[in-house]
Amino acid sequence: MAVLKYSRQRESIKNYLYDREDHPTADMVYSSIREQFPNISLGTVYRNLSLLVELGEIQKITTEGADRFDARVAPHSHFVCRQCGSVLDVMIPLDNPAEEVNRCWDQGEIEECRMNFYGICNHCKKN
Amino acid sequence: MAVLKYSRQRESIKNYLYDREDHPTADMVYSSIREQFPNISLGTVYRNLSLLVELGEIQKITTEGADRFDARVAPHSHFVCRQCGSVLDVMIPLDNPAEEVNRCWDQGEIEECRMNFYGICNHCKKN
DNA sequence: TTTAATATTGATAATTGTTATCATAATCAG
DNA sequence: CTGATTATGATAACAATTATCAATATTAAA
Repeated sequence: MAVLKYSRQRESIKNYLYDREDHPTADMVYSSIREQFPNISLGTVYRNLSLLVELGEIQKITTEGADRFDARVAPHSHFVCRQCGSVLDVMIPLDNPAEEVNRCWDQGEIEECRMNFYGICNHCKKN
Repeated sequence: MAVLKYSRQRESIKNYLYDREDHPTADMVYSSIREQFPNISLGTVYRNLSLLVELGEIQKITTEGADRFDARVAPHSHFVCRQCGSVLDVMIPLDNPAEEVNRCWDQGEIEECRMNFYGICNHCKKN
């Protein structure tokens, strides 16, 4: 896979993610893309998602259950609902403790800090 | 499963975790406990680990790959090596932004913040 | 100490999420 | 166009985890 070639499927997956505020799983992407490409394979979706992650065009969010994908690459945090598992963006600017911790931490080199907030989302709190 | 009954296997799993500084996966727990209980089943390990998590006696750490288990329940952060996947405790006290974010955040109620630091551990940096 | 109720186990099957394989189709430089 | 190579769809394989269930262990009460 030396040279990257265009593919309509990959383009569609990318566009789908860019239009989304939520953080769909591979399976959710698959279901939606299938409306446009009825024959697309789930493997193709997984393949392109990890390719896009490698290219830095999207990011993968690992939580309980299936991985989720986020086209917003700029650093931000996530809120995970403990009830329904939905993941929401936390766009509030928070200072990144990575550099600070790097000063007192001697067991490795920290490159990035990821914060996850856990709780109950408004929708679940109602029920 | 209304009333909890004692089990030697569960006790052993718990003790094993309490003695550990690292954060073994279910499979690593299984391999070790098998020295004491050669007939223990992997299902029993999984069952007891999730039970202990429910009881709040241990915590589950979800990262890439298999989940890991940590007997240290007091709040602290983790460092994840992007090369070898090992997980280390970051015991440096950091202020928890959960309450602060709760004030400006209106899409749910935040109960907890978990910070993960990603980078390369000393062992991998050498190679 | 026995008994009866029920929680736990070990063995194993089933599920879920993801990756690998491979023949065919699409892309694209020359 | 054509040839070289990448991407696809179909499907098998895989890894992590959960579910099922008959047999066993635990425990409260007789």
